[in-house]
Amino acid sequence: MSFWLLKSEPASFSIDDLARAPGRRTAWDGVRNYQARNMLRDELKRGDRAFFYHSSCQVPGIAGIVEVVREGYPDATAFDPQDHHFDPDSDSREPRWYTVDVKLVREFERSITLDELRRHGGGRLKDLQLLKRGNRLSVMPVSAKSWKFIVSLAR
DNA sequence: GCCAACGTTGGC
DNA sequence: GCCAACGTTGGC
Repeated sequence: MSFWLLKSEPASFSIDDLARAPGRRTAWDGVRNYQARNMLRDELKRGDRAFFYHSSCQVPGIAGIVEVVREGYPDATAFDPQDHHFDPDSDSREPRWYTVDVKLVREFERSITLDELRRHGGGRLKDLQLLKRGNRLSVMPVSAKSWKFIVSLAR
């Protein structure tokens, strides 16, 4: 099993939105970055776990945990002209963008803030990509060590 | 709203 | 293939 971190802007989709979704489940669609696409398409496997990260908001941080329940498949929002993530250059016969389905496993009572994560950036979370300079990926791997440590912060 | 750090695009 | 211009991300 592998671990990941998925970013979302709570203004567009928050962990509370996921908690209210049918089956507490959603397609993680709208990702339009090739590196992130490759991970969604090829690397996230059923049963993998991911942190749900709230970005571009008042208090950025990890809000909870989700599980991959369906592996990479074409992202239908790319073909929908009404959708905000519509990509006119994509072709349904040769899909460019992919998504996975995730379900909510756990919503932290309080999110683990970016600030708090940074306090461990020189130590236990040295390998956390989220803390690296210039990181902008919305899908990124998390090492088992970092995963365990971050989960321990949530208690 | 600002701006640093990226990624993408397109002319050459 | 280079690189300037432009768009986006995301913390502040």
